[in-house]
Amino acid sequence: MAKRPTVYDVAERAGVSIATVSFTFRRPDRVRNSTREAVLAAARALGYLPSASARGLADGRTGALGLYSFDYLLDGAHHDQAVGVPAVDTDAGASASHDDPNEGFRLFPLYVDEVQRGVELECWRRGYALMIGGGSHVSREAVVTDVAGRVDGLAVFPRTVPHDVLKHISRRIPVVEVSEPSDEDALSHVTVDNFTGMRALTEHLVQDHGLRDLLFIGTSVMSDIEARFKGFQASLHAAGLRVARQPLALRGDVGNPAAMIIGDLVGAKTLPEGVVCATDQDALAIMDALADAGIDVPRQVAVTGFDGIVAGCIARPTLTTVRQPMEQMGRAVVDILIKRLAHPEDPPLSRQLPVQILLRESCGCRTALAH
Amino acid sequence: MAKRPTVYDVAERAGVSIATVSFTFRRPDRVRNSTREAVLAAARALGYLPSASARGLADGRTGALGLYSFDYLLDGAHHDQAVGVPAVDTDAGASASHDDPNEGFRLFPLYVDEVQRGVELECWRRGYALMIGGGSHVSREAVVTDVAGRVDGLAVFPRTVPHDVLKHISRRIPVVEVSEPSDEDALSHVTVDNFTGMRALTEHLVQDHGLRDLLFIGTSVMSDIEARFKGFQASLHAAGLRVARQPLALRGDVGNPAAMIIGDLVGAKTLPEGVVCATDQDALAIMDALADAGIDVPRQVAVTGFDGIVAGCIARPTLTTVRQPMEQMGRAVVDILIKRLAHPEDPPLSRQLPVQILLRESCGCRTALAH
DNA sequence: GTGAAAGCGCTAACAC
DNA sequence: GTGTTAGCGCTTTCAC
Repeated sequence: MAKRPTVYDVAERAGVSIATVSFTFRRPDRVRNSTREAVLAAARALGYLPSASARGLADGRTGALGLYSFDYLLDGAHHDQAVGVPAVDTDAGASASHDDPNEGFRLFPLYVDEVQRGVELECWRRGYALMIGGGSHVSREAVVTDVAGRVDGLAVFPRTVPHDVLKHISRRIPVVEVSEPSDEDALSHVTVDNFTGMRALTEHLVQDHGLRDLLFIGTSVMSDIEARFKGFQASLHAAGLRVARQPLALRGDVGNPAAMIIGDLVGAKTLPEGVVCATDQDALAIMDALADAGIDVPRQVAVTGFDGIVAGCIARPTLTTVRQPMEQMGRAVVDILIKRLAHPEDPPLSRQLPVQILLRESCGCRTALAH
Repeated sequence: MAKRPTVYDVAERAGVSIATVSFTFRRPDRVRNSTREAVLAAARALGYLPSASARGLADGRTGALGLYSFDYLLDGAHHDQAVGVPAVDTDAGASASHDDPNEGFRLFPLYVDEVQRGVELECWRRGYALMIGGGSHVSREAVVTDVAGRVDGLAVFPRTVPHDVLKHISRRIPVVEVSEPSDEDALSHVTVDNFTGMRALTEHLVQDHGLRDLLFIGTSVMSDIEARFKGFQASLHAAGLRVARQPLALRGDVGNPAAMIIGDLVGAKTLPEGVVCATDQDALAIMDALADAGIDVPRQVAVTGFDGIVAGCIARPTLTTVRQPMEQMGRAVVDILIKRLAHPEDPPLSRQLPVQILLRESCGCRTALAH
């Protein structure tokens, strides 16, 4: 690759000044037709490609937004090998001719995937490019800082970036976090009404199914999960029922945390009437563990999730859950970022989107149909 | 957002020169410990965020790779509402509390999604950020050029970018196309052995199932699809059988192209013994149409696909197909890009990955199991 | 180990 | 309509 041609080369070849070259690309109407043609021809002949770095440096904006994602699979969280999907044959048939590494294979889009998709679509619609940074644990901070340096605004998932780093970044560019506003973090947020969603779901179990002995199971200590627990709690308190809660260990800590929990409950003969999980992935893992233990869902135990990922409607029984409008959330993230870009001095913006209760088989609402 | 602090501000505050600030971040070992501490402290205090634009301009590389993707849903191609998945309830249960726009909702990852995932993972692993450009038809060219200007190397899906634009871009940065090398396009390519894969699959239908009357159905005119057709053809020729082919109209042209084809075949009583489709998405659409027409797959007609997307193993009957190692392909794309970055003067690199024949229910290999 | 200075390629006043 | 010019923030020799 020879030296990349620059505006200077193009200008020289077209017999104009560099300003005219610049105008040709950025304000074509300010340039006489014939001049423009000449410039474009020269650019074509030379193989000129405008440098985004130079432009970004010159005009102070990059025209890109950033998303700091991360890989659940590499990241200690659960993944969909753990989901309660009926024996899906990813494996080869009789005459499989080659190995299928299947490494990191993600059968269904997870929460992050669907949000990311919304971010992508909205970025493109609004004329922004999207820079996606990610990777595993190692030097998270360096990576996210790097991404932040390349973009006009940054979206992050909760608990993926140390809070002080986020604070640091948000001093220079707008940052929006896809989570319930935690404390006074002065960040913009996009989230759903976790509390109300979970309260409504729990009420359904209590009022419509007459369940009285419910257990909340959840992995992490994010504000969203906390809000869901509070919703669960509120509902049970209102009904005068006992609130039980059990943490779910992170993958990697032990062999199969869901199985251990279920094993313990069965062993102690303290299996609740219903297990209310903080996320769909937790719920699917629990359903798997229950199936392994020979316990029927929903007849012996009802199970519910939260998120509304695809795997939940593929699982058998299908998973009753609270659906977050993930793609819309991704779009809202971009919308906020762009709004804040236009008014940098305004206070952070937050948006809460509605959820939708999906009553399916795992709570006993629909009978499982053979199909 | 106040003026972003620069190396100058940090240098001043730390009482050093801008060179030292730069070294502190890029070659920490060249800086005395105490100096480094002072610089970092100043940076922290100021909220300093290095500008990737400036760095990119100064050292001639961006540290990012680009992927030009595009949205099938918006783009005239088929999507998964057309897939033969057994009544999956995305819809709300009894007490749905809100609307679910579900706009653009993608139930399963498609071919592009899985390749993209591989690209993402490998980029991160290798320390590159990933710039994803995309969007619909409008000004495809401008968008891809824009993305190209921001990155050190670019990956594109076939037929998404006009060939001359690609050629133009590839004069300046390495470009790899995720497809069979078309002609002498002097681009790098990552692909699979479409010909052999399809020939093997067709042979299976002919030899193991004794089918003699096979119809090839496929949408577009990409080199990959052509290679698949040739494989189909070769296999039938070898067996002395007649080769039949039928194009599948693009979504949007007519109501439901698959249904029309099937309708015609049924009407003319010329339904073949097997339909060999160019892609899984085509195959799933055909299976849907067959189901609607009351035709049993595989008993009355065998159907096969190509790609190995997830939807194919969720569909009933499950889809016999040729699986491309999509994630690996994405990784290979990045690998090639990085190799070419290291040796810009080398000729384009191409890599062909193996496929895997997946014999499932739709060709009659496994009996459909109720589950 | 640290500093001075020369660009990197482009944009946007401002002059003509 | 077009040209001149002064930066944008950083990297990187090359001196010291």
